[in-house]
Order: sequence, then structure tokens, then C-alpha cells
Amino acid sequence: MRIATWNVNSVTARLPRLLDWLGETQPEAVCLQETKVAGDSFPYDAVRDMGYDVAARGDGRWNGVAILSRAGLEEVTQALVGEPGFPASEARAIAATVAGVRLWSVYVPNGREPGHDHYAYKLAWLAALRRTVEAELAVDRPFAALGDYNVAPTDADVWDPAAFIGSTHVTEPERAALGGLREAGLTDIVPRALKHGTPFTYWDYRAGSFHKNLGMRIDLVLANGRFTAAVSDAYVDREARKGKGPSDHAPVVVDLDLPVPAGVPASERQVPVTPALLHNAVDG
DNA sequence: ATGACCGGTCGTACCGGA
Repeated sequence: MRIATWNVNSVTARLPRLLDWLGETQPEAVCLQETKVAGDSFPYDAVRDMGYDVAARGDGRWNGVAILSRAGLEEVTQALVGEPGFPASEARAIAATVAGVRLWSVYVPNGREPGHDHYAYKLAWLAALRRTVEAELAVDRPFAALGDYNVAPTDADVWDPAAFIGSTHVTEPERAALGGLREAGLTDIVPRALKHGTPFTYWDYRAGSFHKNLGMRIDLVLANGRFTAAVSDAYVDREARKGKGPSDHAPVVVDLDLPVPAGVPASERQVPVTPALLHNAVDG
């Protein structure tokens, strides 16, 4: 079973590349972030034609998360436990169960700068994620919260720690919040780097950062013991960051020794599985 | 290629991104 996470930086702008990537990579499930579309504007039909059901939550211009699956999509949940807002709740988390594996797709707030209201929001949001994880882990099954955490777990996860002094993504409170998720029972599944020995997942569009490998590892797969024990491989698909019109994030792909149920692909079904759940995006 | 951003928007500059 193959599961991936990818901040696509607009599913509309990235749709041709997303569809090509699904065809090449053949994941069972994909957690998307920064879809930047309202729930009812998600390109459901194009994704279904590739065999994937969709659970999406969108705000419109910003944020937006989704889970695509070709192995079933059940128990869709649209908000964290005690989810904070800025000031209102934003489309930054959605969950679904895929072939018995519980998945959250998360897009942690950026924080903007230490001391900013958005930074306090980021920490509050991560605290709510911890509460959610603690509630989820009461059920004994493979679990992972995958997505854009906007936190580099260690200094080795940024291209130059000195360049980040005073910036978000590397501060002690942000890293302590990741530590809280570890205390709750999650493990950081560090992917293989396909080049440079640095499993970065994000490179700024500016200044040729990708070609100079000035990146960060901020897209994470945090998993419980059942999930972690099943991992046979994990890698950063830096090929997806190349060429014309990429996202500024690369996908993280995880292979699991878990059975994939036989089923009819979404593209060959008359109606989606659990249709009531698939289009109930929360707007605003 | 030794230089280098992109997406969205009642927008045609500015915000947000990290």
C-alpha cells in the first residue's frame, strides 16, 4: 500500500501535473495541502477519472486540504478537536480512513514571524492537533498525520541553520509542539533523499533555491507504531519539483506492507463511495 | 543558462507563502 502527502500550491494550477503524477506513482491514497479551492470547486471529475475518490475541505483562495483514495474512503472528519481559528476556523485539516488506515491531511499555519498573532495561532493549532491525535490513538489501528507542518524538526532539516535564526519553522516552541506529538505516540518517518543526502521537501521558488538545494524538510509523516512497523520504504519525490510549473513542495511517498482491498476504481463506478461524505466541504 | 518565484484576486498591485 502506497500513501503520499503533497502540498500542491493550488490544485487548479497543478492539476495536469497532479494527474500525471498519480498515473506514474500509483498511490492508494494522497493527502493534499494548499489546494486553494472551495470544496465545491475541487476538480473531482478529473481525479475520479484517474480512479480516486475525494474528500475535500476548502476555504477558497487560501489553505484547502483533501484526501484522495482509490482504496476506499470512510469516516471523513473535517475539524480538529477544539480547532482554533484566525479568527475563524480555516480549512487546514481533514481525515479519512483508507483500507483500515486512519489518515489526517494537515496544513499547519505558517506563523509568519515569532511574536505575531499568527505564530500564537500556529502553536494553538498544533496543540489542537495533539488533542486530536490523542483521541485518535484510542483506536488500535495504523494511523498517520501527514502534511505540511511548517516546522523543520531539527537543524539538519534546513539548508543553513544560521539563515533561520529569528525565523519561524525552527524555534524552540514550534519544535516542542512536534515533541508533543511524539509524546502522544507518533514517530517522524524520515524519507530517503534521492539526491544530496538531504530529504528536503520544500525549496523556495526564488533565487534558484531548488537547483542549489537550499531547501527544508517541513512536510512530515508522523505515524503511530502500527503504521511505522509496516513501512517498507519512504522517499521524497524530488522529480516532481523539477521542470515547468512545479509546486514549491515535493511529495513524500511511503510504502507500507499492508493489504490493499480489491475494489472497483472510482472511475469505473457509477457513483462515488459514500457520496454524502465526499462533497460536504466546510466553507468559510 | 552562473541567474533565477508563484498563485490568487471584483486584482491589473498586493498579499501570503516559508
